[in-house]
Amino acid sequence: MQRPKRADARRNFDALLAAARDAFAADGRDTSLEDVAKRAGVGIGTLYRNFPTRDDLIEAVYVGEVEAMVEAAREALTADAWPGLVQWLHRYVAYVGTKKALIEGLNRDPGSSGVFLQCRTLLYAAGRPLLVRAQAAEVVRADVEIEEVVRLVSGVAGVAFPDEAQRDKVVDLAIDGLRPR
Amino acid sequence: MQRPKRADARRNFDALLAAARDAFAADGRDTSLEDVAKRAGVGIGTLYRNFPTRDDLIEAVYVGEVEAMVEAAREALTADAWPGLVQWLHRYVAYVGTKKALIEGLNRDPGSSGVFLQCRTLLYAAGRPLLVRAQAAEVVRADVEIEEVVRLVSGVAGVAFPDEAQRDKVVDLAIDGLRPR
DNA sequence: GAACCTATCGGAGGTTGCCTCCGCTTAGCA
DNA sequence: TGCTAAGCGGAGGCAACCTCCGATAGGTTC
Repeated sequence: MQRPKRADARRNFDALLAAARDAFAADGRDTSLEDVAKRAGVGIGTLYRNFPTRDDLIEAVYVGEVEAMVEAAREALTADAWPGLVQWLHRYVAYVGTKKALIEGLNRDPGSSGVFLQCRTLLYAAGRPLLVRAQAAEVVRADVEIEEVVRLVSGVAGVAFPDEAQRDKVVDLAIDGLRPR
Repeated sequence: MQRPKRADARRNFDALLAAARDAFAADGRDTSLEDVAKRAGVGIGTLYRNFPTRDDLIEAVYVGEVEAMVEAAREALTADAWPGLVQWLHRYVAYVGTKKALIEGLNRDPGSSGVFLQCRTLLYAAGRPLLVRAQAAEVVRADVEIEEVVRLVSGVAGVAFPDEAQRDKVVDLAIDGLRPR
């Protein structure tokens, strides 16, 4: 994209993003896209021009939120190695667990699909220093990769729990498997 | 249902179940029901008469499969406590990981929904003896419930992995968290 | 500030899937 | 062989998906 977007184009893009954020939060991933366009006050054609697939829209909505996780990882680096990692993983599950559309997207496809690739890449890059540091401190087994750790907790994040306490307990169980023997 | 079904009714019911089994395995829970009916060689009306909702059909398809897990649990009781539990959980993940529609159904709703309740109940009942035995042998921490264990591995089962080896490794990580410290 | 050009809009419309309803078919029985 | 109701199955109304292209209007140039 060389020249800047036209004013109306940018306006519509932003309106669509905002409308989609509301809609996904309210109805989950299966929201009607026609409805999103209507909420945004644009035609359905405009929606599809900006976001050719449903996943493109979901990704656009949540990329910003993933960046919050990246920021959280930076913060967690100020804590000690083990608590820092644990804190970040818990925060990840809590945060992403409320964004059904996002977690469903992340858990889908083996990864080569490209659509959620950016989200995954950002997450891995953010979490890796936390993991490496914990491994250097020998509080996490040396033979795990960040991809595996994120998949582990992503799985748990994708499950519906009766309440938060139960979810946290299961996350703790999962994380416990990371410690060295 | 007092009197037995008519012969054509039973035939169609079975054909629908078989067709649905294939379709769900191939496309997950979003398969077209019209397509299922076509594969089964019956009208769409017949499908809806037998299975008023999509979840009714999914449940009917998989209740039999869940029973296979119950049987597997009985077998696993003949092995030693820890390997028996590990073996069953791995088998669960491998088995259920190929039934996308089932795992999506099990991971959805907090459980009160009633549709997949029977599946969950059967699974918990089957796995509990394995867990209790392992706890008695002090190879699994005493403070976990079977519901938590199944949720933990169900989560992992719901994630898409590039290959089986990676999935198994993550399952092992998860299971490792169950051991006492 | 008018006129032009093209990026962008937006909805009509073809397609597909959902689910219901009801006239037709046929299994089971005497 | 004929009766009857259990069961069939697809037509049809509706909703969402996605594409396509004539209409519109932002930005630029003089």
